[in-house]
Amino acid sequence: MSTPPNQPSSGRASSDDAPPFRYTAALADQIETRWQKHWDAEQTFRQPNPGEADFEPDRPKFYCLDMFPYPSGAGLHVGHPEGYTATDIVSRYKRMKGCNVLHPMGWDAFGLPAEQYAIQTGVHPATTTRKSIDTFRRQLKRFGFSYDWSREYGTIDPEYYKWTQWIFLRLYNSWFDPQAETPTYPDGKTRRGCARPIATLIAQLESGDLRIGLDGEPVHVGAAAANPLAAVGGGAEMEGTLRWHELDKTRQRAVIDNQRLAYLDEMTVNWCPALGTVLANDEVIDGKSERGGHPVLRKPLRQWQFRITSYAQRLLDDLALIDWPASTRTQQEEWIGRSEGAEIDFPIEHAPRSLPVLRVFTTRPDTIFGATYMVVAPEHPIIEHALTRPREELDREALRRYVETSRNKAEVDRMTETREKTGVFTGMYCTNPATGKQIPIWTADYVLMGYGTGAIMAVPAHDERDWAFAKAFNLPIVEVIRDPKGGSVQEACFSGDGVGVNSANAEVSLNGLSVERAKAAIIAWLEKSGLGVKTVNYRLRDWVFSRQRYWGEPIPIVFDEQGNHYPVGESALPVVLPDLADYSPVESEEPQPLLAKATEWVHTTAGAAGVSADVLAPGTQVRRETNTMPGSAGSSWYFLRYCDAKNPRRLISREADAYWMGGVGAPTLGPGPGPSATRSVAVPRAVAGVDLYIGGPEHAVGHLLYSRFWQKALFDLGEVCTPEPFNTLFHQGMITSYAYQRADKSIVAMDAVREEADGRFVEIATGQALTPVVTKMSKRYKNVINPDDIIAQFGADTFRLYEMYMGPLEASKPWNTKDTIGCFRFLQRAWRMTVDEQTGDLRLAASANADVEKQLHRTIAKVDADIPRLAFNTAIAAMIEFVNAATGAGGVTRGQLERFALILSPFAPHMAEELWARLGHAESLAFEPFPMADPKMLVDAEVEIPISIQGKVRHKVMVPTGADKAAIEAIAMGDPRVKELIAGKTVQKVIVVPGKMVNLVIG
RNA sequence: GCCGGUGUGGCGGAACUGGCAGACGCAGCGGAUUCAAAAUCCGCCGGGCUCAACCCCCGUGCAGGUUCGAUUCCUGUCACCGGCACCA
Repeated sequence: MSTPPNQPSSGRASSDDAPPFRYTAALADQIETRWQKHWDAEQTFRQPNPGEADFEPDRPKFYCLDMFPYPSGAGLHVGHPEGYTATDIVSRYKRMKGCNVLHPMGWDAFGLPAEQYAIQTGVHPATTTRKSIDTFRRQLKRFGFSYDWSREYGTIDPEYYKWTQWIFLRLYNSWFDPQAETPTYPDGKTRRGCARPIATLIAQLESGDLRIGLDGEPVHVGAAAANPLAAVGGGAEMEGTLRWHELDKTRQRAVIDNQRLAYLDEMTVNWCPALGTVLANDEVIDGKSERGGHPVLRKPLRQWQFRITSYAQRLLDDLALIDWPASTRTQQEEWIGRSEGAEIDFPIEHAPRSLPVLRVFTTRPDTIFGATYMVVAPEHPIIEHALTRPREELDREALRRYVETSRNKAEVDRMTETREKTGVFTGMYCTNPATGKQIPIWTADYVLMGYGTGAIMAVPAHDERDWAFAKAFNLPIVEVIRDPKGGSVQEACFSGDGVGVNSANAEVSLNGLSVERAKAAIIAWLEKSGLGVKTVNYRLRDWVFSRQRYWGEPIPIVFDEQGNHYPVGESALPVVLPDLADYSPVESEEPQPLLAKATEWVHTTAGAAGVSADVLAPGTQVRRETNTMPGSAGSSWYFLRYCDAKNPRRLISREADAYWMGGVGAPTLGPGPGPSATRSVAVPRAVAGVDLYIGGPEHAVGHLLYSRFWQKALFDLGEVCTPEPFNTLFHQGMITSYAYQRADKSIVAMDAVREEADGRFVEIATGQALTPVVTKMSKRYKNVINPDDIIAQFGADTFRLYEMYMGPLEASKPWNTKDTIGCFRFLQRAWRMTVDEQTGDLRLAASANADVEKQLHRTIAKVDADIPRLAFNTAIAAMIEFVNAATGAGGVTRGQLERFALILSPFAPHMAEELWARLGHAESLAFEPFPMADPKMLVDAEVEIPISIQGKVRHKVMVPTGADKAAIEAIAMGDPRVKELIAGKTVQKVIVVPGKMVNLVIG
């Protein structure tokens, strides 16, 4: 049993000569810290798991999650508590509604800033990170958030990243079988295309169900006949394929490694030898590092990647199952970038044996008769061939130079340059299979190796980019789609819908067909002739997972002397990140991960590294993988670990997963039309997962896509029970701030600004007039608000109320400290209404005022309706109105204060607990039932409705509640003022909306 | 350029499915209380007309449209914010 906290000692809490029990910042601080200690000591918000003694199985579950923070040295900013307060309100509300609430917090703690700090100072990143975590934890506790701190962990804890590494190994040991069925989704159906253990791939290859295609990909024996391209260049049906036993060990290994969901492949990176680090594209400016201006080289690097592209279709389809903001869904759809079209082979003249055809992807196969040249990316393999087989008409030097520069600037600078088309002729030709004509092959950097096949058929008449290119290099433009408006393709390209012209050969004609019908016709012909197939292409690329950093999870892989890779055995996990003597980067022409400095750790034996003896003899000399995982590794599954944070045997127990992540039918956020279109409308609950996930919209693709991918892979492999991690997602808006500009646009710090009586802003030092502008909070604009300062000034309850009262949760809103006083005054008035400021005793009305009682019911109903739709600003406004009205009417009774304290508690929990305790309750109110509004108290006997004439309000009348149309019309038409207004006019029509309004249409 | 979002008093915002525009808060103005101030309490607070009130007129970025009726729906347009970057 808990005891109510001590009464404040008289006088100490008051400032100046204020009464001793006035709700001042000092008293707020005293109340708040006392309750925070109480909650900590009593473990009020510890949520037991199924199987624990005090678990209550009859309650429904609610998993309410924040995006966990990266603990930076700077501490919390005011943006963090916005989303955290919102989830805290919902969590507290759901507890009062009888739910078991999982509301956890932890730390996304691997990352670059700590590493860079270590490079500068030599302090171990763990030291700085642990210190930042302590600061964050202390700050978060000061807000009174009802987290279950017993589940706290950081992604840097070896007990946590052990499982991050374990997931890596699970994906490493799996492949994506396009033929396999998934486990059953919560909707009772399965999906085709599923991750399976790599052993199933080997088994199918050994049995002969799968053979190896020309490109090294496994081919289904049944599928090969249906895929004409599989046989291209090889003659008859299965002749291009090989049986498993026809391959030597090395080739077998290559085939397998090439199918793993985690695989090694070469990627071009921006390596800066001087900084000894790989740079992101936006850290490179004009081929120089943003930091220091050192030269940057583009180097191929073997990096681990995840085969997220295998999941493209399911990631797209399953968006329909989840309750997410439409804008986020759209962003993911566009990121995945599905497009339908065809792959078509253009035979190459004087082709090398290894490359008989130039394969292109196009979304407009219907324009093939207008393809007058080809363009390949500068990285395309055919370039090598073109360079080694010089032809007289080829300017080899120009080609070599062009390819060199394009490769080096790739992506980084392409976008900063003008869109002028550049390119070079390769000296090679191929045949347009539709026209039979010979057409030239060019290379240009507007074709990207990473999309489609890295080659296009150029149809200048009907594609903007091809048109501009053709104009620049004087290539022929042939119209094959007639513009209904009659424009000429020589003047401008036409990419709209029209009918086919000039599009026929001996076997097929597209003339006269619409674009849609022409596509179908040409694809049918291509497939019949073995020249092409209908395909779907995705923009999504695989997820590069290697970082050449120190402060990340080690990748649990070793290499033998031949460079083959082997997994560390699960029993040897975690592979603990070794300490380094110094963190300065390795200056080198060749990319060197920082971890390579831990030489003793790197060079070991298979046995010592924990590689299973079945895989590699224990005495074998091996070299550990020295790349580490990216920051997004730990955050891609952290929501699972909260469910069972200390489990040493599994990443999450089956029971905890089934309860917190499964549990279809558990209450999610209630229905209820939101005030804005971005607010999710309740959809039928199609998948389980987190019931409410709140975080910033900047994670719309990265984190939220990677998490979905891992969840699906783990689901396919039977490790977790649901295919989508987050059922309901919500993005809070950014909290901006005012910055003050001088006439010359320079910025004046916030505290050097004075507001004049007339509302103008001036610089205190000079009296110069300033213009306020709303911007992101940043040091640069000198407008950062520190939450600690606000709490010191008003207390955490006021801070929480103010951030929720500023406006809709999803909107970006400017912080205005002077507005916080309004929320502070509200709490002060509520306190003064019920607590004697001199004695601290409760001061309650003996009997209930009927109007106050009625308004209390309405306030309860409003708050009860607004919390589930996350409309906290209007809920708070209703509570303010209640306190104002009750104060004016002589206060509230004990029963009324109890209910008011309960509805206030999700928003301002400290004051609510304090009032509750003063009412004589020994237990926290956190698990009290949320008060119920009596529906009878929500309606009046009479309502006032407006009477408008021609749509303009002219008068108002009282009508009985529930009166029907005829009765209302009679009251309206009988009203003397209405008679006066319509005197001498004919009423043509009377529109009555019962309970709402009357409109008279007069002639 | 493309995609997404937002435009309502001096400021933050409210208005649920088309039905009284401006709830609530800040700032401001007036009054009560006070020796005075702070705090508190009460009242006013979009613009025009008016000594004032009533009445009336205008008003949700701008221009049109649909409707008995539009902040809400449609078309066009402007401004600001965020994201993407030649995706065949």
